[in-house]
Amino acid sequence: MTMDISGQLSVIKRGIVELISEEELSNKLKESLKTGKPLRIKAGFDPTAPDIHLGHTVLIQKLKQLQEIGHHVIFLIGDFTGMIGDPTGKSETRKPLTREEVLKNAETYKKQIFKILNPEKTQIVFNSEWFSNMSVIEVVKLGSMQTVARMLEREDFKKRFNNHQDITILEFYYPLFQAYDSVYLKADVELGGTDQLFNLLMGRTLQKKMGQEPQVVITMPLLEGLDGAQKMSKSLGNYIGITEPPQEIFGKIMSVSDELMVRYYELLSSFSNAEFEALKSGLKKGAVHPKEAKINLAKEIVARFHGNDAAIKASAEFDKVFKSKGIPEDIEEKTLTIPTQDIGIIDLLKTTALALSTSEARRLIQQGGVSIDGQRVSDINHKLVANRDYLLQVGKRKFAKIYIKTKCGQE
RNA sequence: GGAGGGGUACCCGAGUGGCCAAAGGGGGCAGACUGUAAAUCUGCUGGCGCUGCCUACGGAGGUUCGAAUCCUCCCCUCUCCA
Repeated sequence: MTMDISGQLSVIKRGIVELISEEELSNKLKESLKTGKPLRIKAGFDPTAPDIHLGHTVLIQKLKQLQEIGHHVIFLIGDFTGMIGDPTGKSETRKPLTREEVLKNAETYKKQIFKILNPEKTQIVFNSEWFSNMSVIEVVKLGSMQTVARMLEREDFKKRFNNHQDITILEFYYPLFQAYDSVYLKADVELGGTDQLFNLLMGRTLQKKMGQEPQVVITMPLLEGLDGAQKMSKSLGNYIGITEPPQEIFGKIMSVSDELMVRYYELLSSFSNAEFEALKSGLKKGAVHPKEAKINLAKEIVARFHGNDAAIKASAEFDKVFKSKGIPEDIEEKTLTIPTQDIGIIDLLKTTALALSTSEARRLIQQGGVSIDGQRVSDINHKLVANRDYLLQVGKRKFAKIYIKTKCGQE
């Protein structure tokens, strides 16, 4: 750890939303420099979603930067808090995860985050370690640490309260549990998304009440999901997982609106501030083609998780399928055995899962979304004879090569 | 404990006896166009043996020729009072 304080501060501050407070951070850095003890950087993650997506990587990338300047990263997996229920919105009780599931998810996490973080310098902890042995009295005492009025200051709670939506006591406990994590871990800094601000601040409050120096709070911008409106999350289905196949990541980035692309550049690309500004003004002036910019972004991100070759290949495939309306290289191939000499197109779509129901298959055909060997099918009673293969396309993106075999006597 | 409001399809939300498989919006899907799985426009969006049938409006019963709509009980939730 040789970087001076102002150098560290500028690394830390880049791209963040809020820092509470810079003065405290600078003092902590000073102290750390003096004693040679790295700062303890905490960030918490939900154990039920081990599929890390690009939204998470905004935060993880910041952790990496902190790690690179010599600090100690504590990657907290909220297995206990995640086990007892879901704090966001509808009171849908979560199935408790078994020990095995938690460990399995943790492994998945490790595999994924270590594409970014340095495993040598990362400590992974589970909060069940301290919560599962907590006594009722301690839990109740935790509840005495904060008032309902303070709790209702949280935007989400306030809104739901005013809209006459339910809020359970359990949800009130969440911020307290999370705050206690910081106490237990003696966190110097906690990172979270902007939506976590309240919980992060609760950590400070609780630390103070329990006689610790309060943690510094850093919030990172929330990455909007593919819809461009809501934050990227698995439950909303608007995410890009970092373990998804290259073609999928590439395609999803290409499907993002031009407007959202700029945002993705801001939060995900390795562009420096200057490069980013140049891109923005280039787009505005028409000097940069949005499609080209999007391709470059998609390539960069695919390369980050799958390597350069995969990125180049994904890009070529994309052009082939969507620009020249060709067919992709790796099409799923299936053999279908049927008892008769031929099969109706609807049945075929259903058995190959290209359509989920008869009605959907009908609709697709009626809307002109189905083609066989490049020929659009318009008859819902169209039959395909056995003992040859067919190239099926449904919509723009779904392809399958099907060999139909008959079990029936004469060949 | 008392009084009142509310629970409608993936989501939001209209509908208060037949014209309701249920307005409208969002999302999703398909088509056209294009610079892409951008934007825009159009259509579709419960299931099935598909000009018809079955299932569906918190749950269970009931009234009626006919119920998302009326009645009874129950469950959930919000507000006000205590």
